[in-house]
Amino acid sequence: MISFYLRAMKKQKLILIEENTTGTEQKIIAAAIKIFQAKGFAATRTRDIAEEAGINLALLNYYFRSKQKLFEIVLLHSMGEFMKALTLLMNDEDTSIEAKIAAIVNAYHEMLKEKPSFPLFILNELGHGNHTVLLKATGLKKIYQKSVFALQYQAEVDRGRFAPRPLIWLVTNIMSLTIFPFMASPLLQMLGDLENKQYQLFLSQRKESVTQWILHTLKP
Amino acid sequence: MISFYLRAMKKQKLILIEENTTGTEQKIIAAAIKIFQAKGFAATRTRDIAEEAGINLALLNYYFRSKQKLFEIVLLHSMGEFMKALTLLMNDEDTSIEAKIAAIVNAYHEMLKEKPSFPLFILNELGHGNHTVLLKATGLKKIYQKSVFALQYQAEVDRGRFAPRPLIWLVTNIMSLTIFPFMASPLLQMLGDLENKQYQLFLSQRKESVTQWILHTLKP
DNA sequence: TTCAAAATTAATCAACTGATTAAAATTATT
DNA sequence: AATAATTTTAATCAGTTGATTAATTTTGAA
Repeated sequence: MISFYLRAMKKQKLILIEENTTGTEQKIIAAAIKIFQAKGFAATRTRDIAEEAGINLALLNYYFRSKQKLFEIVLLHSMGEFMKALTLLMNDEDTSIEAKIAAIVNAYHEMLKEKPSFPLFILNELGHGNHTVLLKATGLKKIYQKSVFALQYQAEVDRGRFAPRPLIWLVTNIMSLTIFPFMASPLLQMLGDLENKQYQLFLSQRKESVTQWILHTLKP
Repeated sequence: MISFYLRAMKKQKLILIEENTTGTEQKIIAAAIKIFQAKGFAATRTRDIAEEAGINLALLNYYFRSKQKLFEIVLLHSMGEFMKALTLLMNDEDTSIEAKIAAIVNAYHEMLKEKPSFPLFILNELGHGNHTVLLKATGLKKIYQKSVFALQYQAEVDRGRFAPRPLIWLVTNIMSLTIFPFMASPLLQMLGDLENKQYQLFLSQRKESVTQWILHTLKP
């Protein structure tokens, strides 16, 4: 099988992996996701990834040519997985926008319980390196602007049930109220004098209220 | 003048700088704040700090012994400055809790306009390295738990005007709604198709609503 | 002024790290 | 089986980076 690097060169652009990859490539990617997300780009050593994947360091460069290239694949992969669930929810034709908001809050909560360090990883790398290009590549913007969710929102605004504000107001509040408490858990745990278990419980209980609070921000 | 490093050794613990430091020390600290906050600990090179401060690299180690030590001083210093304003606001005897919330939202907003990368810097380093110890050293917990703000909150809860929930619920919402939009600006700007200027305007307009939304979350 | 302490610099070290190379092992193709 | 292609490894390189050293300049006290 032709190596990932060569395949990528042929097609002249990076491609999503998933299928068509050897076990070794996947092992490296899995290890890279784990370590990059935990430590960030700068603090990650390729040797750590190699060790985590149980392979020789040179193999990493053989498949991915450089740390940077591997990182970009990890970033794209992470973003893709992250958006898959959201895209589905936002384009459900059969649910009201209120139900969608509740579903999105819930989906974020479940995802963040599994990968609490994910948003910090994304925002950090987005702020430092200029990976913004990559974000555009994921088509995130169109997915959200052309979604059923966006159309339903505009319909409610036109009907006067929601305050006449751009969709970004709502998106900002959803993300703020759901994502931040996970990102700031070290700080908030200390302030609230809560152990991990207790903090998880707090977040769970809070989740029930969050959707209501968000809906309230929509009132005219 | 005896060097900072020696002074620190004598007192057996890190001390706040501000006064009693030479111009060189302050130049180094100022440069360190700038670069550490922009790039994070791992991605920062001591040479960058030295250049930014306009001094020889060896001077950095002469005054602060190591990159790690310098970083801890920067972290403490940053947190201290960050809390000073908040502490004052939270302990004002003459204002209602509603007014305090509005003032805090406003203070965060002004601070984050100046230093948008600050929260990402703090949360990132808090998540990675185990600087949590440092946070405790700042006395952040006590400042917030024993504040007039906390007492007023409890009084309103006792009176039944606020829902009977721990203070951390309120603090989480204040921070989420005010801080996150600054942290996630690259992402949100792209989603909302907003230039820097437009995004700043959005945040300003939004600020007016945030306090109201927070107050609503308090209702029983 | 004198001289010891403190501040500053140039040069350099040693460890780390991303990447490469050349050889060996494995797999696939004929 | 033969051999060409692919995968994997050990060894190593070259650049970076935090830190140190030894010498020089500046400062401050007597």
